[in-house]
Amino acid sequence: MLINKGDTVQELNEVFESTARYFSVLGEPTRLKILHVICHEEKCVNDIIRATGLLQANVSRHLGLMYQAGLLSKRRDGTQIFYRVAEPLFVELCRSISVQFDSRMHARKQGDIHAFA
Amino acid sequence: MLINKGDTVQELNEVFESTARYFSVLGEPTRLKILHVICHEEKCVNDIIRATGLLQANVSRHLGLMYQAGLLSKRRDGTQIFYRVAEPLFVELCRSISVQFDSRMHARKQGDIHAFA
DNA sequence: TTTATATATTAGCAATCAACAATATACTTG
DNA sequence: CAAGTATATTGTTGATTGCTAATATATAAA
Repeated sequence: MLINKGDTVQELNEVFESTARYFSVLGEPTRLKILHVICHEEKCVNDIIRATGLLQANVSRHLGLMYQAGLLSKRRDGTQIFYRVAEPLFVELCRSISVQFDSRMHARKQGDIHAFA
Repeated sequence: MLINKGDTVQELNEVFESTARYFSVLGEPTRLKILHVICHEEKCVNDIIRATGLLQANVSRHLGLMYQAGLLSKRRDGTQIFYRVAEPLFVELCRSISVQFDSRMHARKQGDIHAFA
């Protein structure tokens, strides 16, 4: 709990708000599923739709949300738009937690699930 | 996207669900505020109420939620119940993201805010 | 056992959000 | 420009959840 002298309570609250917003983005299974698909290479929306089996509107909305949050970047090529992870840190966080979950819940199983490895 | 052979789609979905649940717990400013208070030393509920200015019912509910999620552990001493962080990993994640936020948003300022440092 | 303090739980309300369906926009090709 | 494909947006609905107030439980002390 090391707070610098210049920090006001309000600034601290802003940090909590912003940090929570980032975690919230990662707090939906559907978005993790999408992240899982594009965590190593960029994909166009249609690829993601096929890989996940989600409805187009949902994929588009979740991609837009993660893009606005700064997790993803995008690039247009013709009619297709390719998304990729802009902040590897977040994939790293996913990996940390999912690995933690694996080791807790599936400690006895032979192979762990590496969703973001 | 390294998936072991034994992994089924359902197992993967369970990982997404569980991981998202963890992130969701961290995805509320109020809970981060509480975590901030107890991230270095255990505190009783009343301490947390005073430190945060939150209503007692909310503090109790958020503590219970984080406890059930496995983030916190608790210990009774008389009428008081002391909570502490059970999984330092999660505080580490909070630190990672809040530091990242600081460096992005307050890059020009002299002192950063270290909410979980 | 009665009273006081500490903590937990419940009920009601308002706000948020994901899913779905339908529609709109953007780019490409003919 | 018209038609087709890729992606985005909007409106609606149902479910979830945080907040508040009120009530309940648990422990300690008298």
